[in-house]
Amino acid sequence: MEKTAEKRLKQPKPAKGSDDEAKKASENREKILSTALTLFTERGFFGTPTSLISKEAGVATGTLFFYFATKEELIDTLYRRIKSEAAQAMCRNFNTEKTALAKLRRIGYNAIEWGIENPAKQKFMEQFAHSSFVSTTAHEEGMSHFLFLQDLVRDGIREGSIRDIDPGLLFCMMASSFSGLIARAYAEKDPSLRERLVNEGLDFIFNGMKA
Amino acid sequence: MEKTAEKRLKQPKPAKGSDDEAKKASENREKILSTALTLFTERGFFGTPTSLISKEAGVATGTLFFYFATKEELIDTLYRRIKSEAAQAMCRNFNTEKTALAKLRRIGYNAIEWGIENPAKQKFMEQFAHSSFVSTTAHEEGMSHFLFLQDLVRDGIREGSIRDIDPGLLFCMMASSFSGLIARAYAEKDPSLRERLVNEGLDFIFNGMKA
Amino acid sequence: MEKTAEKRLKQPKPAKGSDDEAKKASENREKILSTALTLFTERGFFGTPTSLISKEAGVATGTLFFYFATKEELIDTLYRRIKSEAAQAMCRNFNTEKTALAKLRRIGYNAIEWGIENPAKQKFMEQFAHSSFVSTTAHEEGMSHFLFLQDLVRDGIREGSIRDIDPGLLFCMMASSFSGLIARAYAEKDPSLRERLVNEGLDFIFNGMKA
Amino acid sequence: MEKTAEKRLKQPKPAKGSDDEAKKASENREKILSTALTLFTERGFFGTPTSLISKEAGVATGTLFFYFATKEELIDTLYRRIKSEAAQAMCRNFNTEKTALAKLRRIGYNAIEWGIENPAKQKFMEQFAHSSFVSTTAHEEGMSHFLFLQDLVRDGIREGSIRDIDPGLLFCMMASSFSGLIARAYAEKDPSLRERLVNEGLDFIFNGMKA
DNA sequence: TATGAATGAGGCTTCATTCAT
DNA sequence: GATGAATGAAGCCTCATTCAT
Repeated sequence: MEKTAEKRLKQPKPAKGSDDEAKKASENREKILSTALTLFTERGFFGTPTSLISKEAGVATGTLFFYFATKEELIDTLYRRIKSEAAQAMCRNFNTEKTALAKLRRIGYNAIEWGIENPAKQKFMEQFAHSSFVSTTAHEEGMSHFLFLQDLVRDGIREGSIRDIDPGLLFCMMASSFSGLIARAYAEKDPSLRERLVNEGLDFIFNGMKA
Repeated sequence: MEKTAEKRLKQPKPAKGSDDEAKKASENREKILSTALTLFTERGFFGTPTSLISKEAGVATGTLFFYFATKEELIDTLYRRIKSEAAQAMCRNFNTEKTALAKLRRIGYNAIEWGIENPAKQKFMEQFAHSSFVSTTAHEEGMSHFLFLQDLVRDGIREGSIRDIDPGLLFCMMASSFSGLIARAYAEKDPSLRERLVNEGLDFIFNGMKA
Repeated sequence: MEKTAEKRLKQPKPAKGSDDEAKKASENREKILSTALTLFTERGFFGTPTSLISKEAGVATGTLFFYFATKEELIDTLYRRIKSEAAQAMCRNFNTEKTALAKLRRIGYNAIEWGIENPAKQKFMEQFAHSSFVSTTAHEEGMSHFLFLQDLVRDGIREGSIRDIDPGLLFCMMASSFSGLIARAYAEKDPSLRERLVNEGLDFIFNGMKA
Repeated sequence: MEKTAEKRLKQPKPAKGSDDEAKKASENREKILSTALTLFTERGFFGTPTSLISKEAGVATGTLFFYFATKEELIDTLYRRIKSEAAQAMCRNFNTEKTALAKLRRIGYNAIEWGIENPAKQKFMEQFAHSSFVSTTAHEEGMSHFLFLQDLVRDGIREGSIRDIDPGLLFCMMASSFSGLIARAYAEKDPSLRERLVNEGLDFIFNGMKA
């Protein structure tokens, strides 16, 4: 009985009874998470007092700690979630493409699109990519979603569609180029110009990659 | 007053007394700056108490505040210095090159070399590139050293040596690619392999840029 | 309201519904009290959050406050109960003895036996004997069970069986000696050695008391 | 140089320069210690916020933590000091006595006198004798001052001046009797009556101990 | 110039208690 | 009766900064 009571504590409630209950139960939790996302990206981890998060989220200070035992646990949860969401968005039907190069380009396109549409999450990911506030396990979990990309690069090299250079380097530069591209494209508010920038950027990157 | 303190930096003190005094006086200031560089990159701005900086630098807490009115002024000074040093290193005889593309490649090579040889400074620059701890004026001053690069890109396009795409985009992606390249190359400790990585990376970038 | 809750304790609920209900209703109350006893002795009053008590007792946080309006009321109830139980145990057929000295010795023996057999309660009594967490009225109520001892000491002096010294002093020293004796005897796990210790201790005390 | 600076930090200052400096430097430290002593005995450890200690001591909150890294370190320091002071007071020329019994009685007398004259310290010692707020090492250090008493008891038994019972028990009961005696004697404000109580109490205890 | 004791606002977290279900 | 999410005051501790020496 104790165990049961304990487990219930921190789970998003398994929808016992009506959906309304479950939804309402985690409403505060979600408010806290989304507020934290905004504030962390705007002001950094140490620059954002938990008191500010709870105030902006419209809950009491204690409520934040009811859902997240520590500030670290809050940012960790956020990190895992966003990494996972990004990975999922990135993979949207990339497997319909034939070559590894085409697959990568599709993935890149997806990533950029998602980054532009979710600027706060994008900034969050960049900001905390190597941060020590995020636990090692969360970093590893986040990383795991992206490991297949390295394989894809290797496949491309084997296929001959991708230039034969150090796959780690390629991956590293591709990733950082995407960051730069997203930053620049996001600054451009006109949709068609932005679309053009994205394509130019992808050309730039994949020109460099072609065998 | 801030300005005064700062100016002292590069003027080895007019005369007044002996040179020894001046040298000795600046010694503590330099110890503080170099300690702060290490600690800020390792632990971030808020993660580094001024008391830790002064302890590690081997001076009293009051001494730090004698040289730098606030913690912000300390990081600002560091930022200006490092940006300026990086810019200078980057430009090492780039003008001997003929085309804009070649100049850029030379600059890129210099930048990467400096980044690998000064990892703390490199990390510091990346970490605080968009940070709000650094004053706007310091950011602008830092930026100013690099504006000529945009012009160089434009020149290259005009010349026909560089692909005709949005110069801002090109600049952005080039810069971020360099970051990725430095990160990867720094991880490689063998000098000749590292050299090869750097060249492969530059090829990657400049293949994408070529007209 | 406090009083009402308290009275419920010893009155197994008049009628109203079945006995089962009453029994079940009190079950949680008892679980809370016994859990609190253990935790308070192990960790002190402030060291024991009510949330821990309710968790270990296997009830919800709200349930504790249904039975005890405040944390103070909980410890107060515990205190009254234990004091009363101790007093009762102490008095087990002491009146069969003839002299005041013999009565006191019997009482002492009972007290020590009870203390050894109920270590948590014994510790609780010592810990909160002068504590401000327990209300003054509870302290007075607790004290009242033991006042007759002072009279017994006085009787003994009058009878000539007890040495003529300040009764308050005698009482005080007797009580504290018992504490010391219980502590030492409890540490001895072998029953017969323990019995010997108890008797040696009683001899020590009553040698000093004899006229 | 760093090391030097570090060591200086928490030491009571080795009287470098004039005595005035040293005295003044630790004035706040002493105020904090004596205030904490009073408050801890009156309200317990958890019942005494550090903010109250600093307020009553007339210093800022930060000052307390400048001298004592944690609340635990504060109580630990207090504990060590008081235990050591008590031990010293207790031993005042006890060696002029001949038999172990006489030595113990002299020690007892000293202890009681000190306890009456330093009621706060006496209460503190009793209250935190087995407390978990005080570190194990401090407990051990405190205990070490009193170990010779057990030997003295054993000597007395060997000599034949002390009754042959479990030395641990004797020690335990003696110690707790002293507590009771001090408590009772302290309540008596008239000096000559108090003196009489003390002697009666000692008679009580040492009557019980005599062979 | 250099020191380091002193300050106090502010940060993270705990916990007794309430209340709608 | 029972639940557990929600509250917010209060606790411990940190740290940028000041100032007398």
